[in-house]
Parts: sequence; structure tokens; C-alpha cells
Amino acid sequence: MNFTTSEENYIKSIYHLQRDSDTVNTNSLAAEMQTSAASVTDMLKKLQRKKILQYERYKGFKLNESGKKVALGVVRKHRLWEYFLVEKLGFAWDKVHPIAEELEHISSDELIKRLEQFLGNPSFDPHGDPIPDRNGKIPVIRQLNLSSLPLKQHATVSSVSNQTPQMLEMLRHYHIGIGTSISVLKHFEFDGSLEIKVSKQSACIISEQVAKNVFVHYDQ
Amino acid sequence: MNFTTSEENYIKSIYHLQRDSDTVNTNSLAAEMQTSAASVTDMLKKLQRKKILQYERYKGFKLNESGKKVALGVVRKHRLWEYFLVEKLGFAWDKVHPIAEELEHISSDELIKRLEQFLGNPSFDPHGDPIPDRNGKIPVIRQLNLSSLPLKQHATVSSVSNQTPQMLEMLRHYHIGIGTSISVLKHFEFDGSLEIKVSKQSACIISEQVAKNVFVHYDQ
DNA sequence: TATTATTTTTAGATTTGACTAAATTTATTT
DNA sequence: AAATAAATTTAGTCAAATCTAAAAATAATA
Repeated sequence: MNFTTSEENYIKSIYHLQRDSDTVNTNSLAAEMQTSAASVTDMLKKLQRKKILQYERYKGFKLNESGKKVALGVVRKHRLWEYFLVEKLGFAWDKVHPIAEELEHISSDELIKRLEQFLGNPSFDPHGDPIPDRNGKIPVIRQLNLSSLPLKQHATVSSVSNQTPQMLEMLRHYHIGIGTSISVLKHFEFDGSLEIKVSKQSACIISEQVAKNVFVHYDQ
Repeated sequence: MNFTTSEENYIKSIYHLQRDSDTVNTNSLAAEMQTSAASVTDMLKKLQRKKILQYERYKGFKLNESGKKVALGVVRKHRLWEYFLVEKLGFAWDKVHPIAEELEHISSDELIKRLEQFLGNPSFDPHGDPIPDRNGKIPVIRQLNLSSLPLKQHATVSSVSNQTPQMLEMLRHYHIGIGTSISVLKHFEFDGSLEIKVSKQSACIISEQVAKNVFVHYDQ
């Protein structure tokens, strides 16, 4: 089955939303896609006709197994291209999202197969997100939230869950990126902010809001 | 100014047609684009409104200077991607056209700048076609048609002007590709066919029709 | 030069993906 | 439980890109 760029974008958004809450509702998808609820309803009907969506009027919807497969295919392409842009073309990791957003809709399977091989079959993209394999299997990583990291434990940043330009700008300011060495020096109970040490930088304080979006894994 | 994928495809086709005959007519563009004459007329109006086309009803049309610049930008992207697909991903040179046809519409200028650098600023794509630089300048190559090559002169295939799957299949059969060593042993006046020697293959005969589409440059 | 043929354009539809405004259904309060 | 609010869908438009069929302009020919 073939899907348009627009359909693929909806499928991808539904996939991301239904990982948080089992079933998705129209308004949240409209917000995610920055479009109107009416447009979402229109698209839901199309996706239902293509038999990749479980959908009941006024009740909610979710991707079925075929739908999830399609979503994983798009996510896979997106993350492989991001890896290419950063590792081969030297882009900064916070600049590649909009370009990968276009590249992920190039249709050739052979292209993705060869690209993956050329990149050395990476398991994680430059944001630390796992790259599904060609069967849709997602590699797991033992990671925990920076807020949960024991004090003075040395760790390495492995992913960032909020990847808005605003957040990425903030992280760059703190010199925090994927692979950065990091440890927590102090936990302020008042507002949940953390005093942290990043690589060879002097200590600084980040808000709980930022910390909640940074994931790390223990060193060694 | 921004152009849709469809507009870019029309612009590219007009560009190729107007290199052969100064001014282009509706039917030939329709044939090239595999669409109806009516659709072409519709698009011509759009391109005229965007001020990249010289167009007079019923008379003919051609790209103006801005239009040529847009065309060269698309051609440039197409050929850089073809180079990437062959040299980095290991595709056969006769398989990459349809994929580059999609990739050429990815919009990021920064992407193309970095891709070009990553590829080592190549001047010719895997079909031997010149890659325009970022200012639209096209590198020139001293090449001549295989039919005009003096007998027994050693030469190297530099480009192929007809790149239909039918032609490419035929060339593969003869083991002729870009970079192949070749020489002409005999010229049959009867039908213009040529006896040729390709690399280490034994001599064979190709039709005038094939020979006319193969371009070479002298060795050394 | 008329007539016929060809080329090109216009007119009117269709599909996709979007929109606004109104109607309908479901959820929440008083 | 009735009224109000929120969420969702439907109805009607719109723009882009295509189509077919018919009309208009140009070219070719008898």
C-alpha cells in the first residue's frame, strides 16, 4: 500500500501520541499537526478506508498493526537520515529535524537498505532515539531521567524527549548534547531544579522542566 | 521564490527542451511530461505569473534568465544526488534516475552545500553529465560522438545522451558504461553501424542509433 | 484561397488536503 | 436532570494539479 506525504505525517503523529495515551483524540492530533479538527476528521476517514486505523466516531482512534508498521517505517527513515546528516554531512544535531522531515518521504526501499548499510547499521539517531530495524523492531536502551540520577553519579546523555527549537537552543547554551558527560551535584527541593556539572564546564543550575526531558545512562 | 515539486518538474523539462530548439511548444512539453496539452497550458500560466517564463498564446514559450537559474538549481541537485547514490551507496548508474527524481525536490540549500562538499565537489555525474556549480556555471568537457571517433583511436566513454531504461539495458549488454575504454575498428557505410572494441571484451557491432547516443573523450 | 488538419487554449469536472461555520454528540456543571 | 461547555463531525468552499471535451487559433493542403 502507498501513502501520500500528508498521510504519512498523520500516521507518524498518531503513532507518537498513542504511545503516551492508548487511544488518541481528534483535538490533540489537530494540535500536534498544527491544523484544524475538521481536517483531522477528514484524514481519519481516509486512513480508515485504507484499513490502518481503528476508529469510532466521537470515541477516539488508534493505529492497528498495519498502521504501526507504516509508522515505524517512516520513523526509521527519519532517524537514518538524521544520522546521515549529522555523522556524514556534519550538521549540528539540533538542525537536522526539518530536513529529515522531508527526506523521510522518499519512497525507495532499496535506498534505505543501502543508506543503513552505508551508515554502519546504527541503532540510535543523533538525538539518542532508537532506530527501528527493517522489521520494525526497536532497540532498547537502559536509560533514566536526569532527575532520577543519584547525586555525583557520572553518566552520559543518551536522549532528549522534547526536541523543540526552544529546548534545543537551551541545551546548546548549557553545552548539553547526546554523548555529553554529566552528573548531578545538588537537588533543590523548592522547585525541583538541579545543580549539575557538564563535562569540563563549571557547575550550573537547570530547571526541573529541562531536567525532565534529558535522559542519561550510567557510565561504563 | 518557492516552487512546488510539480512546477520544478515542468521547469526542468522546459529547460532540457529549449536547449535543442530555441523555443518550446505545448505538445512537445506534454509528451515529455507524459501529460495532456491542457495541463501544460494551465502550468504555463502559473509559471508566467511567477515571471520565469516568456510566453505568448499559441506561439511558444521559453524560460527567461530567472527560470534558467531555477532549472539549473534542480539539475544541480539531481546530479549531485545521483553521484551520491552511485559513489557512496553503490547503486548501479542506470538505477539511480528515479530516486534522484524525488531527492532533487528536497528544499534545503544548506543540505546541498554540505552534500557537494562531502562528495568532493564533483564536476560530472555518473552518467557523465556536468554538474552546475552553485552559481549555475556548467563545467565543459571536450567530448565527441562515438560515430565521429577516428578508427582505432583509444577513448573513454564520458556520457550517454539517451538514458531510457531500454537504452541503458542495451548498453549494459554491451558492457558499455561511463569510464569504459572503447575504440572503433570499422565503420559500415551501409547502415552506419560500427564494429567496436570495449575494454577486454571481444569485438562487437552496434547500430548507428546506439552510437549516436554515446559520447567519449580521447585517452590521456 | 478555401478547406482540412493540427495545435493550443478554454470550459467544466475531479481529487487531495486544507479551511470556516454550523450541527451534532459527549462531557461537565449547576 | 436540565443546561452549559467541550469535543467532534458534517457541510460547504477553496486552491493545486490533473483530466476530457469542445472551441479557437494557426498551419498545411487541395
